[in-house]
Amino acid sequence: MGEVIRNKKGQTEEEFLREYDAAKYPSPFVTVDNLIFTINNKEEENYRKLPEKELKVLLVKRGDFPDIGAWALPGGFIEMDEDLKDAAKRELFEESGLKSVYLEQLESLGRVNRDKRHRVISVAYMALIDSSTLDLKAGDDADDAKWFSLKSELASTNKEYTETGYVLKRVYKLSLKNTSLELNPLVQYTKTVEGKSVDINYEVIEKGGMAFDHAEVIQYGLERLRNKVEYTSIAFNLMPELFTLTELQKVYEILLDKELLKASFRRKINHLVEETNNIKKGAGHAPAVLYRYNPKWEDNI
Amino acid sequence: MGEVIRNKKGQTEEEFLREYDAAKYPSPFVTVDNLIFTINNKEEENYRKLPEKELKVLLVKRGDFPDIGAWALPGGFIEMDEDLKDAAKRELFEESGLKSVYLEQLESLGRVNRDKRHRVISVAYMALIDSSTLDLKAGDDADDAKWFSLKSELASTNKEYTETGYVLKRVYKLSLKNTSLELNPLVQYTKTVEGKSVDINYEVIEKGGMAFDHAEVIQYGLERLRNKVEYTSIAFNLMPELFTLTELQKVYEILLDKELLKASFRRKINHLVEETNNIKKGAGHAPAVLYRYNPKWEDNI
DNA sequence: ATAATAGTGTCTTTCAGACAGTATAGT
DNA sequence: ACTATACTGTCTGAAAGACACTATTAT
Repeated sequence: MGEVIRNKKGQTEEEFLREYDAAKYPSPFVTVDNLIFTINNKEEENYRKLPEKELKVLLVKRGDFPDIGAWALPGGFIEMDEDLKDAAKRELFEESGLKSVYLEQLESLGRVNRDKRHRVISVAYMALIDSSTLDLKAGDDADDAKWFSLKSELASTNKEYTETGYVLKRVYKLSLKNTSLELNPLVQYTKTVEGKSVDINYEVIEKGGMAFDHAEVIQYGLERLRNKVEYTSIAFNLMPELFTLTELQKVYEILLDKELLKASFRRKINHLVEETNNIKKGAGHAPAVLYRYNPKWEDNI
Repeated sequence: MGEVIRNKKGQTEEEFLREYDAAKYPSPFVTVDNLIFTINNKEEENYRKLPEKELKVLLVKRGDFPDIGAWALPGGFIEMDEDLKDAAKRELFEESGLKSVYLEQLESLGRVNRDKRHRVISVAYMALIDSSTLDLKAGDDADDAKWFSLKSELASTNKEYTETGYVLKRVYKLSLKNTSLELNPLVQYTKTVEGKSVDINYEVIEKGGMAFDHAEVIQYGLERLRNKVEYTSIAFNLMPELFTLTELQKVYEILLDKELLKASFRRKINHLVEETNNIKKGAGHAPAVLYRYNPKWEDNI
């Protein structure tokens, strides 16, 4: 088929591309930002008690304008010759030194004035890492990158009925704590139902020491993580290679923010794990069998 | 607090922004693309039988390079002064004439060479519309925008175990049919599990008449829609104001791609709907009560 | 009368919730 | 011995699956 395809201007593809001048059009910057979660143990004074766990997020302190001094999700501009996901991986590696972790795209943020420098579209990724693979203290020493414990609580709810639907607003107060400081951004979730139209929107209404609209990403990611815990095996990405079932349960409890019954929890996750020959001893009480994640359960074909 | 904050170069924010030259940095283009779903009735010859339903997607024929002549999701470049979601709404309105529909961000695509002209990041949105609000034939007349019925079937599956995990590949064959043509792209889903790392990837391995990587968006969006049908009330966005429970069930069946039992379906969705005084008659069999969506059930505070 | 759907009743099965009870270490 | 956890057994209740049955209409 020696026939050459031409467009309406009579150009071949080669001619078209040669004449295409990308510089003519203004374009936004694109960044990737990583929401990095991990779960680690709090210190425990009572030798018998199991340590409590807490959810942590990695933040970096901005060293320049805009939002100088505020805390942001680690991230940066994408390179022109690197895939979007590779950019997220690169940034993740630069911050945490880790290469093979769970990484999932969350959402893209694109409000016009979210960055004072220029129009910036930010693609947010969520990473889950097992705290046993990294030294949390390392982040603590550095001046600019720290792990913060994360809690989100509902601060207010308001629902107003309109003629054809309603407007629901929820305000979440985030609490990000470090040894020396606490950030308390407020994020508002708005759901507008008007007849057949449903609009869902997250918006930072008080930055509380956080940069840009990153508090919104944290709240959104936290909700996504919570949802996925219930119907996927995502939580295992936060676990070490070997773990006891009680440790696993505590991780679920932190994520779901509620207590679970031991017997039914074990029944439910039974098919996701496999017993090992190892046993965890020396805790001042009965020893526990160590399990590992069983990837064979899923994707059966 | 008359104190002025300065960065390491001694600049104030004002000075910093004045000196910031966005033109110095190369940057990608950003587009939005809409995956627009609707469900409509097929013609039925037997006056007694209920019409079958089918899932449809709106595609436009590309009139210029690259991929001239191929079918693409409707979309376009974002304006520099419009929010990302507003861009999606604008494009949606330009194509369908509809303003208030369900619109949800799906994912952002950012492979380096996905567009021959320039580096392009595309933010995909999924829109759900009720086919009774639009004239499907209108799209049929126009040369460049048409509704295609959509089916996706698993064409092959392959799972290979490695030392520390496995690689799972599934190939989906999409079937997009119009009165006069059929597109059959192949999309490959790859899940790579290596120890603690899980990587999920969608990739178009045969474009089959579709432009860019848009077949990937269709497969991804379809899976998202299917998932959400099971645990949200998203399906009502595809329904008209009034509907019978059997019609609703057929929509669920199309989306979930399996038959449901009438009695248990009705029990399950009972709290999502409210009965009206209207009745659907004239169908050659017993009349049916018309229901409407009951938004009050959810978000109870 | 008939074909096709509308709508309900109920038995079975499955699974989560609840809670008690036994076992086992380290100090 | 005591405390805190490990782990299992079993009752209960809620909800999904399965299926049968009656009612209703336009032709």
